[in-house]
Amino acid sequence: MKFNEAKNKFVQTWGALGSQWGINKTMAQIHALLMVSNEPISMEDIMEELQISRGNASMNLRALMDWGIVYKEYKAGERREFFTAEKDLDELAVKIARERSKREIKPALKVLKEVSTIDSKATEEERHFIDQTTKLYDFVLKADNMLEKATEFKDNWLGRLVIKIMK
Amino acid sequence: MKFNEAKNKFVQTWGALGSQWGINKTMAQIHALLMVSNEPISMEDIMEELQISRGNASMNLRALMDWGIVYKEYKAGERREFFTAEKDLDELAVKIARERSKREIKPALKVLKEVSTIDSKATEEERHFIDQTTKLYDFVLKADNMLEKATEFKDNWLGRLVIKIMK
DNA sequence: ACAAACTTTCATTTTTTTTTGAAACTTTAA
DNA sequence: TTAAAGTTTCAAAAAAAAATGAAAGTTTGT
Repeated sequence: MKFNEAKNKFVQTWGALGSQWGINKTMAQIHALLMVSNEPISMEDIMEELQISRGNASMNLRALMDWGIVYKEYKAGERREFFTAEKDLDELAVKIARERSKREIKPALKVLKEVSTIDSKATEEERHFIDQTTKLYDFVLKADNMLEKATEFKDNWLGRLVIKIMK
Repeated sequence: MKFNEAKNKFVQTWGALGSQWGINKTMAQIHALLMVSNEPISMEDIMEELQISRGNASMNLRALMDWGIVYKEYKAGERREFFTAEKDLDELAVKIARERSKREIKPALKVLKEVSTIDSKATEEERHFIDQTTKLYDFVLKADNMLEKATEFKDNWLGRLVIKIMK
C-alpha cells in the first residue's frame, strides 16, 4: 500500500468510526487528517484534501476546537490560520471522555435522578420502574466516576489501569 | 411528577442518549420501555406506546435481539410474541461492550494495522504517519483488551473495577 | 481609512438515515 | 388444508442531519 492510499484509508475509516459513535463524519475526518499530519494544515488545504466546502470546514474545525482536541496555530508572517490536533493519545482520550461526560452523561444522570425519585409506589409496575431507574442511576454514576478517577492521572492512565486490572 | 410522565421522560431521554452514541432513537426507546417494564410487552403495545409503525417496531426489536439485550418470550395460550429486556445492568453493559467491540473496534483495528505497516519511510511526513497510526493501534488495542478483561468477570465487574482503581 | 485576505454564519440544498405501510410470509388451530 | 392471527421485508416517503456557498464579518498591512 502506498502512503497516500494508506492515509486516505485511515481518514475514511476514522470518519466511519466517528459516524457509528455519533460524531459527524467530516468532523472525524478532519481530526484524522490532522492527527497524522506532522505539521499544521490550513483550512484551504483541509478543504482541498477532503473535498469539502469552506463552511463545512469552518464549522467542524470550530467544533473540534470546542472539544479541545484541535488547536489553532499562527505561523509567523502568515495571514492564514493553521490547525493541529492533539497528538498525545492519553490526553486525547481524557478530553473526549470528559467532554462526553459533561455533555451527555451528566444531563442523563440528572434526568435519571428525577424520574427515579417519584414517590408514588402504588402498583407493582411503579415499584419496578423506581427500582430499575434507581439501579440505572447508580450504575451510570459509578461508571462515570470511575472514568473520571481513571483519567485523573492523565499521564499513561490507560497503562496504569491495565496493570491494576491484571493484578 | 406522575408515573406516566416519569416513564415518558425516561424513554425520551434514553432515546436521545442513544442518538448521541450512534444508536437509532427508536431502538433506544424500545429498549428503555422494556427496561422499566415489569412484564413482557407485545409488539402491538410497543407500537401503541411509542406511536411507531409495525415495520419500525419489528426491525428495531430484531436489532435489539441481535445485540442480545432483548429477548422474545412466549406466553402460554397466547399466539402473540412478547418481549423483555435484559435487566441486569452488568450483563447489559458487557453485552453492549462486546458487541461494539466486535462490530466497530475490531474492524477499525484491522485497518489501523494495515495502514501502520506500510513500509515506505521516505519522508518525514511518512515517518510521522507510521508512528502516529502505530501508536493509535497500540492504544486502541490496549483499551479494547482492557475492556474485555474488565468485563470477563461479568458479576459486578464495575464494582470490582472501582475497588481496584481506588486502591 | 481602505481594501485585500481571510473566516464565519446561516438559509437553502443535498445526502443520509429512519420510518412507513402494504404485500409476502409464517405459524397455529380447527 | 385453510384461514385467521400474527410477523417480516423492503421499496418508497418522510424526517433528520450534514453540506454548500454566498453574503456578512473580521483582521491586518499600507
